[in-house]
Parts: sequence; C-alpha cells; structure tokens
Amino acid sequence: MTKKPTLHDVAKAAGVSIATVSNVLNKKEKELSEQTRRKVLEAIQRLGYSPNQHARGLKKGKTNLIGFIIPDQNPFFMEILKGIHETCAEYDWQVIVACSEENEVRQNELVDIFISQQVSGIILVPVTSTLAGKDKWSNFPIVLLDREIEDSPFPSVSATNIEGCCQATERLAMNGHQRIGIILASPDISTTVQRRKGYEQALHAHGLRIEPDLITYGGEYGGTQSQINGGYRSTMHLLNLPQPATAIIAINHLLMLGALKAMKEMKVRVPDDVAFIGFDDHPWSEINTPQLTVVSQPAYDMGRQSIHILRALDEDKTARSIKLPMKLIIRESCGTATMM
Amino acid sequence: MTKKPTLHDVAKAAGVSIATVSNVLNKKEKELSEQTRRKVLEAIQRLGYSPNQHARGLKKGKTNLIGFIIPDQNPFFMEILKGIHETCAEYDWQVIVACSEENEVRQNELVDIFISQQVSGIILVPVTSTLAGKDKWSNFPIVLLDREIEDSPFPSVSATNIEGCCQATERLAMNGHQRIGIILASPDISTTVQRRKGYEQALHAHGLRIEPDLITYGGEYGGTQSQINGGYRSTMHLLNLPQPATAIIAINHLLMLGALKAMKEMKVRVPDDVAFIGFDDHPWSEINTPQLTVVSQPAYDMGRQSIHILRALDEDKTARSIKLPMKLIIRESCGTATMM
DNA sequence: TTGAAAGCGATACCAC
DNA sequence: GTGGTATCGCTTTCAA
Repeated sequence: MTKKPTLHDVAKAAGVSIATVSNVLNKKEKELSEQTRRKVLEAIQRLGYSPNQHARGLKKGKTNLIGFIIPDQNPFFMEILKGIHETCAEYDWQVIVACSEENEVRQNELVDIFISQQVSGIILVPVTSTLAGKDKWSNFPIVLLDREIEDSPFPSVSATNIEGCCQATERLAMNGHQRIGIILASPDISTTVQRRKGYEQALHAHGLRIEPDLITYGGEYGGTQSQINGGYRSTMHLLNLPQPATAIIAINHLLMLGALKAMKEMKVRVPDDVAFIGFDDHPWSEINTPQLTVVSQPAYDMGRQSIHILRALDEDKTARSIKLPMKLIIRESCGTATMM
Repeated sequence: MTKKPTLHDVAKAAGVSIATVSNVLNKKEKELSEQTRRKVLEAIQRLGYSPNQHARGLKKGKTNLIGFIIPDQNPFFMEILKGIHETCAEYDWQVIVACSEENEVRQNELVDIFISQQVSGIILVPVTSTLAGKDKWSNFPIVLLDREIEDSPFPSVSATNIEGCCQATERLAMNGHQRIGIILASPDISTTVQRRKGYEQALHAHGLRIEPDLITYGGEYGGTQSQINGGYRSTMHLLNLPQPATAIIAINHLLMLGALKAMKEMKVRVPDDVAFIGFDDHPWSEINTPQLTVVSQPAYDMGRQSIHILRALDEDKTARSIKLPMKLIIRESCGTATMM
C-alpha cells in the first residue's frame, strides 16, 4: 500500500489545480465545464482517490460521523441502531456507538468525547431525568432518544409510554385481575415515570387501588445484567407477597427476561396462575410457551426519526420532538378476557 | 457555546508556547519541568480544553477510531461488540459499527470507507470465504472475526468450530439418534464449512451415514431476517422428509430462532419427538421450554482479543491468529442419553 | 527544557 | 470557469 493519493496528486494527474478538483468534489453540478469535470473524475477514478476525512473535518469543523450512546445491550436499542444505520447509509454518515452502562458519569464523558471528535450530532439515551451538561451542550446537535429530560433544550424521539402501559394494564384488568404487579426500571428515567403513570391511570379507570407492594423497581442503574437480575428479584417479590400478584407487567425487555426466569423457577403457569405482559417485541415472543403478549415499541422508526431530526438540526432548521405510537400485541401470556 | 479552545488558547493562558502544551499532552512523563507541566495542566483544566481529533488525525494519519463490520444483527455479534467496547474504553478508542447485511459489495465499500476515514484498524466479519480486496488492504491493520478467509494476509479470531459442532453431533448420536439433521448458514463462509466438517466427523465416528437430505442451508446471504426464515424453512424440510430427522442442530442463533418457530408450529415436542441443539447461549436458552442445549461461543472474549491483536498490529508487532474454545452447554432440548 | 516553524489534506475566498 | 493561497488545530523536527 503506497501512500494514499491526495488532492494534489489528482490535480497533477488531471492537469488542473487542486481548487478545481475540490470544486468537482463539492460544487453543485453546473459551475464548471463538462470537459474539466470529466477529466478530473477520470483521474480520481484512475488513482483510486478518496478524500481524507480528517482534513475535511478539520476545515469544516464537521464530519460524517454521528455518535449514538446507549445505556445497555437491550435488543430494543439494537433494533433502533438498525434504523439509524439504514438511514445514515442514505447520507453516507457513519455511526459511533458507545455504551454508558447506565452510568451517568460515563455518559457525560462520552458526550464530551464525541463533541471533541466533532461528530455532526449525538443521539443520546439519557440515564437520568436530568442532564448535568445540558447548558454546556445546548448549542450542539443532540437528540434525546426513548427517554426525555427535564427542561430539555434538545428535541426528543420517544414513544407513547403512558398510553402503551395504560393499555397493557387495562387489558389485564379487563381479564379480571385485581392484583396487577408492575416491574419498573430506574425510578429516575422518564419512561419509568410515564409507564407508571399509565399503569396508575388504568387501575384508576377500573376502580382498583394502587398498592405500593405491587409496584417494584427492577432497574438499578447497573446496566444489562443488573436489569435482568432486577426483573428476577422483583418477580420473586411479587409472587411471594402475602397476597401475591395475579398479573405482572415488566416494562422493558431485560426486566421481562428476568421475570420469565423467575416464573419458570417458581413453576408458576402463565397465564393460568399469573398473567404476564412484557415490553419490546422480538422473535422469541412467539416462540416462547406461552406466546408473549407485549407492548411493542416502534424501535426501527425511532432510529430513523432521530437521524432526520439530526439532519434538520444540522441544517439549522429547528426540529420538534416527536412521539411514536406503541402497540399492544396480544398473544397468550395475558390470558383471555373472562366473561363477567 | 463559544468557540472551542485550541492549543493556542491554552498556550497563551499558561504563558508558554503551543509546542510545550503539545508536549505535555503527548510526551511520556519526564521530559519537561514539573512547574510548566502543572501550569499547562491547570490551564487545560480551566479552559476545558480537549484536543481536536481531526487535526491530530490529519497530522498523524491515525485516529482513535476503529471500525467494526458485522454481517447481521445476530445477538452473538452484539455480545462481541460488548467485549470490543469494554476493551476499547481502556485505551480511549471509539468504535464505528456498520452492518453489511451479508452483502459483499456493501462490505467492501465499508472497508474502503473506514480506511479513507483513517480508522486505526478494522474488525471484519467477512461475508464470504474470499476477500476481493485482500491485496489492496494487506498493509492495513485488519483482523478477521469469527469467519476466516482463504490465503489470508490478516490474523483472525475465531472459535473451535469443528470441535464444537462435532461435540454437539456426538451428543445427539450418543442419545441414540440416527437421523440427525443440520441447518447450516451460507455455504461459502468458513464457520459453515468447519461446522459441517465437525458434524460429519461425529457421524463418521458413530458409524452413521452422511445423508444429503439431512444437510440443509438456511443462510442465504440475506442478512438478519432471511436467516430466521431460512432456519424455519430448513426445519420444515427436515421434518417433512419421508423419513424425518429425529434430531436437529442449528448452527447459529438466528437459524435457531427460525427452527424453534417451525417446530412450535408443527407442534413437535422437544426433545421427545425431535431433539435439538442450537448455537450461541443467551438468557432465553434457560427460559425456553424446554431449556435449550446450545454450543456456546466465547463471544465477549473474541471481542477483547480482536482489540488486542489490533493494538499489536498498531505497534507493528506481528500478531498471530487465535482460536478460542466453544463449549457445549447441556440442558433439556437434546434429551438424555438412552441406555443401550 | 522550551519554542519557532514546517507541514498534514482539504476548503473557500478572491482574483484572474 | 479556474487557480492561488490563507487557514483549520495539531505534531514534530530542529535550534536556541
């Protein structure tokens, strides 16, 4: 591998100046003669030239890189990543992925690192409901994904959490359950707060009391494994109550994993002994026995939309937050409506 | 957000030259007086300075970025990504992830893009057994992950595919099965070839004939969804044979998903009607009924090792390929050994 | 030990 | 239309 050709090499090969080559590369169509254009393009082709992104980045203060900060290895985020990837491919953008493991300090570090690398934008799934650096970063193109923060200067892409969780809870209530337990994630993130709200709304609508014992937190700011464990422990708690829960909702995929593990170990039959609704659809949902009723999030679209917002921000347009609909996918695990 | 401080600003603030600041930033400890060092560090702190990676990259022809090219959204690769991330964090490297969706043209494009972005190295899961660009790229730090290629100038990190699959097949044979079907991925990748070899070795060792009908290919170069579908179709084929398979091995996680779906639809009982062994362990393996026997790959370690190799390459050391052990995790789905 | 100055490769302004 | 050229922020000899 000899040295990579530069603008100079191309210019020499084509018998023009570097400025002209640069123009061919960047200018919109009609500003140069078809002849030089062709000459330059041919030279580029022949030398196998491709622009040095660092030089370009240095000059323009921007790159074709965007940063994506996820809190854990939840497949939900992987699905989002897919949407991000495919949308970026349309614009020749690349994605740097980093994982905060639900650690706020690490998260803030990552944002700083990304900014110092001059990525053109950041997609952030914040680990708390506040963002210490929000003022420092407020002029940088950041879009919040999945979770929102207080007094945010940043647009967000999220799902209809309240409605989604409300629907799930109602379904269980309609099936005759009076003791519906819920396994929430970290108390301090917006999705937890909103899903809890949906849950309480539904209970209220069905004349059921809100029992603190039935509301558990399985997310403990600890990342992937800790959430699975949290889902497990919460389920154990709910099933060992003096009056155990007869239905359980786990509000994310990782918590659901832990919950299913616990129920399996306890040998409770789903939905006969305990009805269950999870979150985030996945091929496993249909394979599992019983098939899992889940609240499905529009992950792929959330990924796409965040890139669109980033592009708008990039072009100095203002961008508004958007909320995408969740969908309750009814399968076997929630049981069937009892006739009353 | 006012303009980011530069070396100049720091130098002025500390009352030294920019070269000195640069030295503080890069030189190993003892080459400058403790006093200037402290002064400079203090100024950096105070201004919140962080170096511009583009300028640095332009100058050094290198970055703290590495590229990771995966073929699909198999959770196996996500686990590897985790190993990569955590190892990179130790060296302040960042990871650009891209997905080829098993498309060779796209893959080669991605390598070129990464090289033109001057990443310091690439971790590639190749989609075929050859690499068209291997000569063009041979001086670039590339490590092949999971899959190997022919006449490779690149070191690789892979698993003991032959042994792993052989063990799985033997287990099934020991359990009395004579018609063991296998669902392979793309015929053209090394893991498929090697796992098939392990399968045939085991059959041979147990005096069983190799039946073309029982050897199916569920991977069709089509990416994530197409592999799930492939696993499904292959299973349908194996179960609808005049003499159906009594045991099935699916050699990756996605194929396994499809296989389980098919078996569920066909209402075959596992392991009573059909014994089953999958690949790549995952929390779901234990949750599933029956619990899944799988060949588990050292994904996390594979991720770590590939970074170590990249670092060795980066320092011009030569690096050797390594092979990490697979492990058969026996659970319920393969049935128990029959006493004969 | 510290500093001046020469680029790294591309962009964009401004002459021609 | 095309071509000089200053410039982006940093690293790295080489002198002082």
